[in-house]
Amino acid sequence: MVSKKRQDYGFSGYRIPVIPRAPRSIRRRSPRKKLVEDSTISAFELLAAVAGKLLQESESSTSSNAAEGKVHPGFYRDGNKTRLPENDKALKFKHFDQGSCVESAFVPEISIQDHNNLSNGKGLSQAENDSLLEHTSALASRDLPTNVDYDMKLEMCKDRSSDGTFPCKAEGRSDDVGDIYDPKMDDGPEQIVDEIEQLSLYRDPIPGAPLQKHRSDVKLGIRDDDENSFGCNKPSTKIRPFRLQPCNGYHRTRKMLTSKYRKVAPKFKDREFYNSSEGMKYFCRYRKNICRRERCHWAPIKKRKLFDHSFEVAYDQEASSESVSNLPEKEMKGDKSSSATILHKENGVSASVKAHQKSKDSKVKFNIKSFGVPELQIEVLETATVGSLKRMVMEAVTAILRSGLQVGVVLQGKKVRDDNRTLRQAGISQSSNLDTLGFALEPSSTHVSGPRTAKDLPLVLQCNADLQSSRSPASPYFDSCISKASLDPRLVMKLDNDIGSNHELKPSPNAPTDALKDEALPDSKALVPVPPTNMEALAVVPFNSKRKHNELSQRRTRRPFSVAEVEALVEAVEKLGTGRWRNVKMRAFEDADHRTYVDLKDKWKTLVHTASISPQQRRGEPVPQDLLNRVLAAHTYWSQHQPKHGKHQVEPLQITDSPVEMVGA
DNA sequence: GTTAGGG
DNA sequence: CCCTAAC
Repeated sequence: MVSKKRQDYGFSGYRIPVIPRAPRSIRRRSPRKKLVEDSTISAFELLAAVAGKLLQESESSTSSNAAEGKVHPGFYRDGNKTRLPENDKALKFKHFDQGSCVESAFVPEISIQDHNNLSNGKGLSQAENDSLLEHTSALASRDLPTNVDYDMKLEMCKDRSSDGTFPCKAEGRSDDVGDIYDPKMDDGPEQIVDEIEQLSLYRDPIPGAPLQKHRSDVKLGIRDDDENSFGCNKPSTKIRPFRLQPCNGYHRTRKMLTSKYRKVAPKFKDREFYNSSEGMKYFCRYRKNICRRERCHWAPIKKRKLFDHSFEVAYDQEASSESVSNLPEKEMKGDKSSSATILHKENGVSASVKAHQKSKDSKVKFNIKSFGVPELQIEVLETATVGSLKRMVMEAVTAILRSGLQVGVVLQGKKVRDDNRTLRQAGISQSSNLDTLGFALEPSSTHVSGPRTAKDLPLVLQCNADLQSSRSPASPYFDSCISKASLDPRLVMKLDNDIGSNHELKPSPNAPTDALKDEALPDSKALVPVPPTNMEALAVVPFNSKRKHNELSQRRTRRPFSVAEVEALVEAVEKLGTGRWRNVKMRAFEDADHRTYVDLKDKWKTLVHTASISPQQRRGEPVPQDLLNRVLAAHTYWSQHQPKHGKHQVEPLQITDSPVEMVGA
């Protein structure tokens, strides 16, 4: 029999071998490949976000901050530039791509302190440090210069030939690339920057390329000519070990962030950015398919499907236009150069823009120093875990990016909406005052829609949080709780425990789960216990409110069978036999939506196996031996009586004299 | 859509 | 728990 799939390949003459359905199989079997491929938003945007953050940090910081470790020493600090040695010139990023090049070495600031704050002083674990390290390095080593969706040329305002200073050149660094991978080298941002520079060595196809002196002075000719540019231009495999380095922190982060996220936002490209709040610096890792925007259109957000009960995003397209003019004067101040910097917020998007007029012709050059990401409004209970908070932020960011971004132009506080006008017509010309020109990344209105009104905050998300799961070994979230006060005020996360509509947890007064006693719950105002209705209540399962997000859902969370469930299963199988799993399901697990008949079949399989091994070899929650005995007995019985085919079922195995009343039977 | 079995 | 083949 030739399957449909086979016929649909469209190859004439030759039929490729039967390949499992690509989306699911590939997802599982080639996770790393997927890591490389997921992409939607340009690296430029992320770069811009990071750079913007750096800019903000540097502009607001003084040299005194260095002692506090809050700012990369010398990074973006004019007064503390270190001259880059000659032989380090080649270490700069230089990514040539069909004539265009990208030079960049932006690195997000990593504030260990802030992370410590978030974790109640527990500090970053080694794994987290590793993760950060990799994020940072990965950012520099591959994410930024590649796969940019814009054909955009950004001329930085500074004279790049005037000096060769490199603001963050660490001294006495090692040339040993292997150091990069040493997780112990968590020497802070400076070290990381240094590492980035080293990494860049292996990316530079032109060793003698002119030195880029300052990160903010880079000339960006970003093009997406080659969507495989990363792979093609990676001249050395030395990057690869780093990239693929199995990193506990990395995997942990991925586990935490991406099990769902990987599919919620499957199109995000590798990128890092973090929310620019005082209270937290947050890195995210995005991976996406390497594809151009022109080819791979962003999947329109299907809000209900994407976020289901657990996640909502709404954008305000209107309310923020005037915010540009309401900015504090401080933010409107220009910098010392001939150009001006405007930090404005629009639709929750900040952009620090430099525009200047250098050329003599009619061209206008823009120095877009950075973009920000839309502001996040998140509310979270104090009893929520840091892990859940991170996840919520992650999802918020994911939603923003996935929803699509567009560039907005603001001139003198007004949005320039007419795309057809010329720059001159719009008042953007060399002779005009570009000090009031701003760019903004803003949510693409065509993609984001929802029941929310324009009264909403720029970005509001409501998430369910896995409160209990913070204590569950099955959930990789952090335990530490943080105080709301430690969060940036702009981060207001709503944590709706939509238990009422969530069938995942139905606490039973008879068999209350440990999860219900978790300390996280008392403050959960939205938590309304639901009387138990079925076997599900007896199962101690992680409360995973995000189990079914969308069609792209990741593998289901593991939900070990409780003893009660096992008993119900055994009972049903005793009566119905093996091979009638649908009936078993209907009989004993009718209301347990999370248990499919395949699950029951699988569980039976494992039960039989468990019963046949020695108790020392068994793992997980111990199943009472008598239950296992019944399993074996039923298994033996039904293997002999073969109930599967005959319509007339064999006399059910009668081991139990008084059958327990089965729910939903 | 179900069932069976490998992974 | 996932995936697939075979019904």
